[in-house]
Amino acid sequence: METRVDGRLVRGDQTRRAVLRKAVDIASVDGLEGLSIGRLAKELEISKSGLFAHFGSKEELQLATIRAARRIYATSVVEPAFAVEPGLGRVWALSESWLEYSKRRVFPGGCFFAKASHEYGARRGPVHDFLAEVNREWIQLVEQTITEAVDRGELAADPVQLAFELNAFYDSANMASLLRDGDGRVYAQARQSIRARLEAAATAGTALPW
Amino acid sequence: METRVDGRLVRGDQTRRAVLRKAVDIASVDGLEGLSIGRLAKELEISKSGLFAHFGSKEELQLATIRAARRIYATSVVEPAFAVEPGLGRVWALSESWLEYSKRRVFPGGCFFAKASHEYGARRGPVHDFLAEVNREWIQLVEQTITEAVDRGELAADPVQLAFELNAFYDSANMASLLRDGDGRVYAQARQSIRARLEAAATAGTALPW
DNA sequence: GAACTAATAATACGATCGTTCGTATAGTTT
DNA sequence: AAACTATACGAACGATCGTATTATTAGTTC
Repeated sequence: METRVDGRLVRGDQTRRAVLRKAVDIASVDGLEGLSIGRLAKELEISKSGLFAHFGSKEELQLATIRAARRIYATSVVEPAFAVEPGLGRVWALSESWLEYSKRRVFPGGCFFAKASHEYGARRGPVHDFLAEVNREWIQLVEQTITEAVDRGELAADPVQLAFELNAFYDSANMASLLRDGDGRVYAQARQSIRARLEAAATAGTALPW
Repeated sequence: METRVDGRLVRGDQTRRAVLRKAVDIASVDGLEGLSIGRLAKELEISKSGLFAHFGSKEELQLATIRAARRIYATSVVEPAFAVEPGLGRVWALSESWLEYSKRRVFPGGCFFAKASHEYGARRGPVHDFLAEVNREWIQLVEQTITEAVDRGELAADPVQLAFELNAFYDSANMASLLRDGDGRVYAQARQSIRARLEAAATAGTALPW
């Protein structure tokens, strides 16, 4: 089966990809508002109008940037954890991959979503709504991961409550690291809080994954 | 002793105060970058150049805005807690006043410092540095408050670690509430996490303040 | 009341913002 | 080769940005 590819569409896709790769980096540092079309075009050495044509509006560019960031987030945070068996081990793996995702600066400005969510948290419109949806998605994933550990009898805790707490540790480590100019010690601190919390919730006889 | 007041300086101070009161509100929603001089002047119905003359540069306006926000933060978060005796009671009071500060939207965009710190976390310059300093100040205050409870034998915990965790709960509740359009339930959730954490760290026989 | 000072205003500058329009180029289809 | 389509470009739009210069007004001091 021969797959015909339209060279024009391929070229467009490549441009689009290059734009979004740069866009998530800029936005993670300067925000989705600071992400200006002119600057983006200049850094990529393409025309402002050509870039604009790909999205039609700044808001669409912002939404596309969030989608691109979500893909990167999925591969660098979720996927590594899901390679581990469900249960406490996966809860721990998820925590580890999150901290590594922030510490390694997958986005140069730290967690893209922490940044964007704060930027648009108090505003209305499609960007806020989309970020809220992504956040719901993420929290639900953490809760689900915890629930699996509870169902296996490895953890005794309210998944909603525990998910809130773990997520709080993630975000707080991220922000503290940014404010302290990339100080890595806060990640060790967060890791210890997470471990202590999970250890307290682990049922007797459960093998601890660290 | 007669105190001579210069009516011109009084007028200037009043303007300055009015500007900063509006500035913190705008910045808490649209950020310190979104806080534009033209918009600020328009909303206050004064001239752009007259407003500008008060600060000399946008960066100075931003720094002044942060200082103004810190004063508001001190009176609405720190002072109520410091009315309570040092010890576990004060730790709890601090947590309560923080959650109320966020929930009541003392700043319309939620916690001013969570917002600004994320905005400038990954940038360099005086604004970042000042926000980092304010954050250090705050964390140290939480640690000190916890240390007092430990010294009184009411709490058994590492103050640095526990301060990190409580602060994480504060910020996380704030952000979740913003993303969920002011949903107040997240504060009850945070309160429960805080109470559970403090209860676990409280020494036997200590009267619990809730 | 004249001289002086501090706060406010009017106007304009160059830069950049998001967006629109007309056109040129690259690639496909007939 | 002609007709068509998708992508990219150049130039310009009106609006707004931060900032500088110059003038006006309100209040003090002599």
